[in-house]
Amino acid sequence: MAGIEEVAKLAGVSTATVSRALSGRGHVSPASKAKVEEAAARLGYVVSSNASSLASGRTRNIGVVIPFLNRWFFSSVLEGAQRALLRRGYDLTLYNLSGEGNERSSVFEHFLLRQRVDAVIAVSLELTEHEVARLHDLGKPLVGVGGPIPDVPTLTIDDAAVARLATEHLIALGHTRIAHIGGDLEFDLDFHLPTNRRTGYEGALHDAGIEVDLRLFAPADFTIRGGYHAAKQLLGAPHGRPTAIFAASDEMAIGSILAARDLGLVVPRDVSIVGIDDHDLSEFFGLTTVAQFPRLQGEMAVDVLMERLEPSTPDAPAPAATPLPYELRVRSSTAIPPV
Amino acid sequence: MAGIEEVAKLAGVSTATVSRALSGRGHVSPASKAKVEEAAARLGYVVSSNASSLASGRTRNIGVVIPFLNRWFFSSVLEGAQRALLRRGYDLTLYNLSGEGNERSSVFEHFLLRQRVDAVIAVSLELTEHEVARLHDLGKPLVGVGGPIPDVPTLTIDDAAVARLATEHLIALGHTRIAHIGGDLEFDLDFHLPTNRRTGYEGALHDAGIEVDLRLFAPADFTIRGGYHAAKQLLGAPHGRPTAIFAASDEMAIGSILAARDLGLVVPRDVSIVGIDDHDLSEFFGLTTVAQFPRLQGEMAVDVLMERLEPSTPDAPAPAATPLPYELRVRSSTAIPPV
DNA sequence: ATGAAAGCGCTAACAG
DNA sequence: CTGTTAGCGCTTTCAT
Repeated sequence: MAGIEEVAKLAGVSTATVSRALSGRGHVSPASKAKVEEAAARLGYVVSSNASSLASGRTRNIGVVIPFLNRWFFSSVLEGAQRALLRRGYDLTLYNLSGEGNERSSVFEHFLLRQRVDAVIAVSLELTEHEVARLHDLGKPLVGVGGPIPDVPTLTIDDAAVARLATEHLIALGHTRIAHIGGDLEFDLDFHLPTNRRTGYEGALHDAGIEVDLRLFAPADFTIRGGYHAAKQLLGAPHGRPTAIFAASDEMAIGSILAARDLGLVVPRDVSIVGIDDHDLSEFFGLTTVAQFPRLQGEMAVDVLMERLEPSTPDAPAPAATPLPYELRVRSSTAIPPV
Repeated sequence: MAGIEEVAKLAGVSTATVSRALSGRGHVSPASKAKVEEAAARLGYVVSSNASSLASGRTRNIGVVIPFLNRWFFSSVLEGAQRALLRRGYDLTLYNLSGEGNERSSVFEHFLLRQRVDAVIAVSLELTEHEVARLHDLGKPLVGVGGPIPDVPTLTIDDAAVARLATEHLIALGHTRIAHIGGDLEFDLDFHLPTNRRTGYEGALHDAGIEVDLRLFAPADFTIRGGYHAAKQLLGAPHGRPTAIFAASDEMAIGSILAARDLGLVVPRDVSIVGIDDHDLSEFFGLTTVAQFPRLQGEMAVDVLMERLEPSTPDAPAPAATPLPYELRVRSSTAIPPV
C-alpha cells in the first residue's frame, strides 16, 4: 500500500502539496496537480480514510439509522441515500434497529459517538431529546426522514394531505361509503403517520358532508396480510358494505384487493380500492394510489446534510420542514360505485 | 469530547492502561479495570475509532457489497449481517451497486481501498479476479454469500439440491407434467443460480424416469409480475397443461398462484405450485416452498469473517464452502394431481 | 503556490 | 500488571 510520501517523491513535490492536490482544498498549480494525480494513479494510491479523518476531523461517512430493512419504504429511502452519498464520495454506515431495544441504546451510546460519522440520517425514528442532544453535543448534524423530530430538519410528506387526496378521489367518483384501513395503535407510537392519514381521510369526508362512520374503520399492521384480514371484515359485513376502501398503505390495499377477490367481489366494479405509496407491486395489481417517492426522500436528506457539512453558500438556509412531492396515480382499482 | 488522557488522569493510571482496559487486549488488574470503566462512564468517553484504527490497523468495520436493497433475499442477508456485527461491536458500511456499472468500479477502486473496512462481504456478486486480487493485496478477508467466487470462502445453498427437493415433492405427489419457471439469461450472468436450480429440477425428473419437456420451461425475472406472466403462458396452453409448477423463487411462485386464479384454476386442486425461499409473503399465500434462511446466511458470513479477523483458535479452519440449511415447508399450494 | 513540521488520539512494543 | 514512548498516515497552520 503506497503512502502519501511515495506519491510526493514520485511527483517531485511535498506531501502537503499531494494532500492539497488530491483533496481539492487549498490552491495547487495545475502543473503540480497533474503530476500528483499521475503519480497517485501510477502507484494505485488511495488516501487512508483513518489518517485523513484523524488529521482533519472529517470522516466523509454518514450514519443512517433505520428501523427496518425489508420494507419497501425503508429500503427505498436507504437506496436513495446510498446513491446520493456514493456520488459525493461519502460512505454510508448502516445502523438497523430492527432488534430489541438494547440495540438502540448501544447504537446511540457507543456506535454513533465514536467519531466514525460526520452526520446522521434518522429514518422514521422518533428520537428522544437525550439522543438528539447527544448528537448535537458532538456537533453532528442530524436530519430526519419520515416522522418529525423536534428541532431537527425533517423530510416528511404531508400525510394528512396525501390521505385527503386519496379520499377525495373516491368521493369525486361518487363514493360515500368509504372505509379506511389505518394503522393500529402500536404503529402510531413511533411516528404519527397513521393518525395523520386518518385525519386527512376524515377531513375529506367531512368537507364533502359525509358523516364519518366508525364501523368503516379497521386497523391493520401495514402488511398485505393485515390488509387482507381487515378488508375481509369490512367487506364481509352482510349489510352496509362499503363501496370503497382507502388503505393507508399500498401493501394493505393489495391485501384488500385479494380479500375482495376471495369474497367474490370484482374490483373496481363492486368495490374501489386506493392506497398510498406506489409500491413496487402496485402497478402489477392495477392499484390506484398516491405515490410518494422514498428514494428521492433519501437523496434529499443527503442534500440537506451536505449543505450543512460543506455549505456552498455561506448563508446556509436550514430547510426546516421541506414539503415532499406526492402524486395521485389512477389505475384500475377505482371506478364509480355500483348502482 | 473527553479524550483518553482525561480518563487516565481521573482513573489514576496511564493512557496505556486505559486503552488496555477498554479494549480487552492485554492484561489489566480487575481493580484498575474497574477504575477505568468508571472514569470512562463518568466522562462519557468513547474511543475515537479513527485514532484507534490508525494506531492499530483495525477498524472494526465491515464493508458489505450488495446489488439490491429492495429484494427480500438481499435485505434479509443484510439484516442478518448487521445484527451479527452490531453484537460484536462492529460497524457495517454499505455499498449498494444497484446503479450503473461505474458505481461498481468506483466502489472497488476507491471506497474499499481507503482502509475503512477490515473485511468485506460480497452478496450475490461475481467478482472479477482483479477485484478479488485488489482486496487480497490489502490483506482484507473476503467472504461471499450466494454465488460462488473462485478462491473465496462462500456461503451458498446447494441450489441444485434445493430444486431437486422441491421437484421431488411434486413427483412424490404423483405429478409428471411439472413445469419450471426459472431465471432468464440475464439473471444467470451474475450468479449461476437459475442454471443450478434448473439442473436440480431436471435431475429429479430424470431420476424419476420423467422426460424433460422443454415446452414446460418458462423464463422470468424473479418477480411476482414475471412469474405471473410466465405462468399464464404455461397454464393457458389449451393442450398438455402442466399439473404442477416449480418456480425458482417464491415471488415467481406467488405470481403463478395469481395467474392460476385469473385463469379460473383452483390451487392446488387443478395445479400445484411450489417455490424456493420462504419469502415473507409465502405463508400468507399458503405457498409450499423450500425455505432458505438468508438472515442466517448473513450471520454466518460474519462468523466466518470473525474467525479470520480474530481467530479463537490459532489453527483457523478456513471453511471453504459451508453447506447451508434448507427445508421443505409443505403448505396448501401442493396436492395430488387432478384425476 | 509550496514546503516544513507539528500534531490528530490512540495503540503497541518495550521496559520494568 | 503497568508506564513510557514512538509512531500510525495524513492535514494544516505558518512561513516563505
